[in-house]
Amino acid sequence: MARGKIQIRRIENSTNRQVTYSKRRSGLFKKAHELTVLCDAQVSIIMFSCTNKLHEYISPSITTKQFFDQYQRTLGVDLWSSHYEEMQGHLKKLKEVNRNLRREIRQRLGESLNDLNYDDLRGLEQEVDGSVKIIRERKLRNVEEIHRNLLHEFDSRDEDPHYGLVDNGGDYDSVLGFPNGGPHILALRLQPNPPNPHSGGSDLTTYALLE
Amino acid sequence: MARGKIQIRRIENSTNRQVTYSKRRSGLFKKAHELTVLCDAQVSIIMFSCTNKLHEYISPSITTKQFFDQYQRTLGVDLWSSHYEEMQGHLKKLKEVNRNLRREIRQRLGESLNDLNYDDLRGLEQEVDGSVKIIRERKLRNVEEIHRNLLHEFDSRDEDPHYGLVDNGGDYDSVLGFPNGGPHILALRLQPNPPNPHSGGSDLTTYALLE
DNA sequence: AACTATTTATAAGA
DNA sequence: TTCTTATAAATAGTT
Repeated sequence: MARGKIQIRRIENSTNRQVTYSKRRSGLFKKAHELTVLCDAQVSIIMFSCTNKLHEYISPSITTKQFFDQYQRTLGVDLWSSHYEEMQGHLKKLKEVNRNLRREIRQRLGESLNDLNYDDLRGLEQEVDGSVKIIRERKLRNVEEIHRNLLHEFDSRDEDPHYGLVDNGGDYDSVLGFPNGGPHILALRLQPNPPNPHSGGSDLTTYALLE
Repeated sequence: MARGKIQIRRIENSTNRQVTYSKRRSGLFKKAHELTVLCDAQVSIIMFSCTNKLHEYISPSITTKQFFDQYQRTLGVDLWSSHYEEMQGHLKKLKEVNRNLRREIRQRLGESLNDLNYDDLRGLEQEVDGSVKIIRERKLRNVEEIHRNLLHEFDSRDEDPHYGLVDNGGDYDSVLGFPNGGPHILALRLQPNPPNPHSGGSDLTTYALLE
């Protein structure tokens, strides 16, 4: 548009293209700003160069987010609904799974058995019966181990008169005691994984929140 | 810029403003298109007039959604993060909770007991022991009920020679049989709630997918 | 919407 | 990159 007319087609020389991009970009943004002021309009320009560099103009007194929101509101569409819906579906599935898992636990606790027929009850009984045997056996192995450790400790502390069995009696009790809120939160209490650092609450609060 | 210079300030006469908006808008879009072609760039212009009319230019071969996605990717931000972060956190919590629930179930089955100390094992044993008693008692009541029902059925079908005990022998067996995949999916099999219609898979696939 | 006198944008060169 | 400048293009005010 000066020193000779040009055809509107891709500039093959990459340096020229870059220069023209830069010049015309600033011209475009200047025009956009004049339009904003003269006509009291709101303009958003986003552009990517052929090398994927991003440049943006947006009228003052509005953010890009507000702009997009208004765009979607005006168009009556939600460009991100598919993304959003996917997440909601995922969430719904997880809640369902969560509900089922809790139901299973309740049934293993002997609650909510009304929905089970004879087969289910018989299978459940067999399973829980098997479980109790495994757990009992493990408990016994565990208590044997504790005793072994205590004997070992006793042997080694024989050499140090400051540590006697009497001093550690309290600790021993607390090891064998049944400290807190009971078996219902067993797995949760025992869960070694730390909770999501982004989330404030414990799993127990999450239980309540997500029901 | 012609027939006299103008100041870049809001045009007070609304007709003039409207005319200028229209003229300059087409000028802007023309420039944007030239830039697109000359420099092989991608340009998106969205504008709202002072009467909130929407006008848009976008380079061919790209959609507005793609444009926004690329914009966000390039900027490394998610303008909708506030929207999504909440859901993401929610999803993460639910997964965590589900993991814990499944762990609890495994422990009630006598698996994954290594993380439990003596107290935990003792509590778990007591609980599962209690559960098995409840379930056994319920099973017995259930079988009594089945017998009562059968007797009742037998009595009523006495009047209809087409239905005899022998005809229903198979059914009776299947009622008492232990049909399918076993107790591990007990609660899931029994869950009366239909799965999310948006999701193709069953809870079992969901289990796998979400683990 | 068309016209046109001017202003503005800018292509090519430095 | 930035400046220069001849020229093309855009457009304000008018019709």
